[in-house]
Amino acid sequence: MARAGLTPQRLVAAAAELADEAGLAQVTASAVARRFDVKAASLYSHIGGTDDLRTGVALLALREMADRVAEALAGRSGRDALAAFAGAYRDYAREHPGRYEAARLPLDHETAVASAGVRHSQLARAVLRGYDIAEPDQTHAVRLLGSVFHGYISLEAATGFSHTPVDSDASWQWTLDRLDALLRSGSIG
Amino acid sequence: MARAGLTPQRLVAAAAELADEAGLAQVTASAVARRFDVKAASLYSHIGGTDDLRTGVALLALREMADRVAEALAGRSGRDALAAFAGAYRDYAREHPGRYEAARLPLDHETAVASAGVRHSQLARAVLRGYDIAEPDQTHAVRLLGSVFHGYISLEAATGFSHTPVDSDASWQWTLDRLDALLRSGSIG
DNA sequence: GCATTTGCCTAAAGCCTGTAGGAAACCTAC
DNA sequence: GTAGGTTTCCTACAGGCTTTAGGCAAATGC
Repeated sequence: MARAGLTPQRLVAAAAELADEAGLAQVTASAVARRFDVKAASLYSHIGGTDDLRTGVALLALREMADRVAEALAGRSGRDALAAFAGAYRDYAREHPGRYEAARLPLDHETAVASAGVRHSQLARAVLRGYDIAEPDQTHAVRLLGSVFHGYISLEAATGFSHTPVDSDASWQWTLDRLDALLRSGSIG
Repeated sequence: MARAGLTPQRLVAAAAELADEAGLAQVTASAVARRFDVKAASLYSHIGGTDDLRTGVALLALREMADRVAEALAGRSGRDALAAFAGAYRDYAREHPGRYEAARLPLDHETAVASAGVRHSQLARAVLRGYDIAEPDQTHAVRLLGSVFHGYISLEAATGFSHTPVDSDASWQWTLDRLDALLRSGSIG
C-alpha cells in the first residue's frame, strides 16, 4: 500500500487548515487522519495525540503572527507602528480564525518560553520605543496593548459588534487614535 | 429507585460548578450525570445535550456578571464607577473562571438578544455617563472598555503576566488610570 | 539481493453522545 | 387507598473519537 508521507509538520499544517475552516474544536486526530486518507491510529507514531496537534497549531500561529508583525513594523514608528502592529494581529485573526484561537491555548511554561510568544512582547516593546516610556510603565503599556488588541479581536470575532449601526472599522480607528494619545501622554505621567 | 430530582436549572448549576473546577471542556453530559449519580442518558429529557449545558452556563454567567456589575456600580460615578465596573468583571472571572470562559461562547442571534448580554452594554454606557461622551464616540468607548477588560482578564488568566517581575495588580491600576484620563479627554476629541 | 528500519494497517478497549423503549415512582382524583 | 396517567430514570444500543499493541509491507542501506 502506498504511503501517505505523514510528518509532524504536515499533520500540524493540515490541523491548522482544519482549524481555520471549522474551528479549533474540530481539530481531532480522527479528522486530520481523514484529510490524509489514513486511519487515525497511524498518526500516533508522528504526534502525541489530539492535544499535541492543537499545541502544534498554537506554536505555528505564534510564529506566523510574530513574523507578520515584525514585517509590518519594519521601518515604522509612532502611531504608524502602532497601527501596523495592531493591524497585523487583526488581519491574521480574520484570515486564520482557527489558528488565532489556538494561539490562546494555555501552554506549559517550558513550551511557552521556547515559543514565539516571547517575540510578541519584544515587538510590543519595539512599538513603545516610539513613545519613550520607561519601566515599569513600559511593562504596563505592553500589557495594555496586548489586552486591547486581543480583547477587540476576540469580541469582534464573537459578535462582529453587529448589534449597533456603528461600524467596527470606525471603532478600531478611534481606538488606535486614543491609544496613540494615551501613550504619548504616558511619558509625562 | 429514588429519584435524583433533575431539573434544567440544577443541571446547569452543576455544570457551572464543574466548569469552574475543571474548565469548560470538562463540562459534558457524562460528567454532569456523574455528579448526580445518574446515567448520562437520563439527562436528555431535561436538556438538549452537551452544547445546551454549556450554553446554559454561558447564560447563567452573563446574568450573574450583570447583577454583580450593576450592584458594584450603584451610587458611583467617574473613575470610581470605572474601577467598580472593571473590578466586578475581574473578580468574577477569578472566582468563576469556567463560567467566565463560558460567557464568551458564541450564541445564536436569538439567544444572544434574549440574554443578559444586552445589560452589559447598558452598564458600560452607565459608566460612560460620568464622562459626557456623545455618539458615535460613546459606542466606540463601550467597545474599548469591553476590549480592554476582557483582553486583560483573558491574558491574565492564561499567563498570569508572570514572565516579568512587574505586578499584575499594578498594571491593572495603571490601566484604569490611563483609561480614566483617556475618557476624560474623550469629550473634547 | 537481503536485512533493517520505517510507515501504515487491523484489532481492540475505553469513554462519550444521543435515541428508543421499559419499569418504577409520583400525582391526581375519585 | 387505590386506579390511571404522567414523569423520571433505567437498560440497551449504535456510532464516533482516542489511544495502545502488534503485524505486514514498503523504503532504505549495505
